[in-house]
Amino acid sequence: MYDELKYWYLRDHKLFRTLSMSQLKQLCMIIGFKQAKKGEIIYFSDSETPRVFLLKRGNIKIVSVDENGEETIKDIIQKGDLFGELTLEQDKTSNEFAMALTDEVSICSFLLSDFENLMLKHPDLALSYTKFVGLKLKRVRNNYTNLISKDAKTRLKTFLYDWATRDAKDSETSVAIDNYLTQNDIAQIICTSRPTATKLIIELEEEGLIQYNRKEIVIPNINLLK
Amino acid sequence: MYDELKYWYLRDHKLFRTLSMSQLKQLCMIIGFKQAKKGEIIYFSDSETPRVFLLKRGNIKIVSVDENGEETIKDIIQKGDLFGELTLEQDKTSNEFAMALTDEVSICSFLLSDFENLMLKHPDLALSYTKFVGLKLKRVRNNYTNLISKDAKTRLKTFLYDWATRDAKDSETSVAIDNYLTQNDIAQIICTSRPTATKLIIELEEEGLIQYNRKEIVIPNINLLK
DNA sequence: TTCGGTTTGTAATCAACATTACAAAATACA
DNA sequence: TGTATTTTGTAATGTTGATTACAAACCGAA
Repeated sequence: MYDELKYWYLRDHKLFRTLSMSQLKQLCMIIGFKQAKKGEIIYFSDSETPRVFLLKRGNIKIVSVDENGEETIKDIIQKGDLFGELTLEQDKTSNEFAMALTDEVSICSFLLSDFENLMLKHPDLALSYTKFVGLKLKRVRNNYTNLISKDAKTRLKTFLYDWATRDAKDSETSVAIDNYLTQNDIAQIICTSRPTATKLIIELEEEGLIQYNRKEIVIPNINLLK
Repeated sequence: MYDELKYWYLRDHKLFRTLSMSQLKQLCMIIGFKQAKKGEIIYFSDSETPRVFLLKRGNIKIVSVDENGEETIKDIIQKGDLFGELTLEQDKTSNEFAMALTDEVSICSFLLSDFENLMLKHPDLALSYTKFVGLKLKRVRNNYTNLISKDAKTRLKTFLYDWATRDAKDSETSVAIDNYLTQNDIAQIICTSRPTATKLIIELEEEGLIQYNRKEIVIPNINLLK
């Protein structure tokens, strides 16, 4: 793979905007690259070499497996998002993996240690990265608050709203989302059971807030969801 | 307040260990300082000058207020912990404040902008700080997972276990925690109602796992809580 | 030491949602 | 094209814990 292409993937990521061309080339040397298809498992948290990944194309889910083998979705990663050992410390206790939700998933990665060294050389990158992790923190806290104080239906609406505003091309009130999730996925994300999720989705359809099918979700007026 | 004393407060914080004496003195110039008593409100998130705080003594709680005026405890801050605008971005939407839980609370603070500049000059500080925020992220994620998959009693036990191991002086199996929380506080932390929290505390007492009163909580064998 | 506010103990009722189970529909695939 | 597998729809039952309400205990301050 040409260096040219490699650093192109980073070039248009906001996190790396502060780096100059030459600095970017330096990062390119430590980059890895990988392609995957729907259903494929991309990474395990217990890998020997801790990495940070950047999703360039497609969508993936981060699934965590507990002692009893129960799986919960921890995160949905969209194009342009980072995942992996974001906290810069390998966590031996957590057991999670990433799975491609769409075909044509492409990711690149760098070793944790290399990334750390780069940040030591470029404090502004470190600062940007901290803000990025801070944003993640804010999001998780937000989910946490929702889980405490909102019922399942509100959580579903909030989730759909967030999904629509994040995934959609433009910022119109009417949005069609490319639906790469099953109702089971959605149930896990909003922390409810699958039958409840199904019931609620049908309710939202009856209320005219969404048109749902396996391929796409049409939201006539995004503002009605919030 | 003497500079001497001021940087002493930072000197023994792990985050600032990487800084040299002269660098510490530099940070001292931007430090603020404040004392408070139990029940006092220390900071609001909507302050004009965003700050990062360091709790040197005592305990405080971070309370978030939602649209309906409902209060939820977001965090319990212990001695040596940082709080405030940890994400390095001021969040206008969140409405939260910090309240002293014990007498003799003392905190110091620095302006967000000054802290950022310092990190730009000292990349190793920036890296340490990033890891610190990462740790916060890990904790919140952990709470989230508990809330999803464990029942209220398990959450109470886990909370007591964490509290004991974090607050206790030594690492013995038998621990007496200085109880600066009401049952209402505890209820909010483990995300349940106050009556339920009371019921569960009594249950744990009957099971001999804890001895509870308003002053202290005695845990004969900490390992039985997990 | 007495009074008022706060914290804790307890019980009755109720709601949201989990669980389980199974059928129908859609999709993958051989 | 037919069959297996996954996903979705639906209903019956059960359970955790919220809510409400009130009394008892405790604590701080006058």
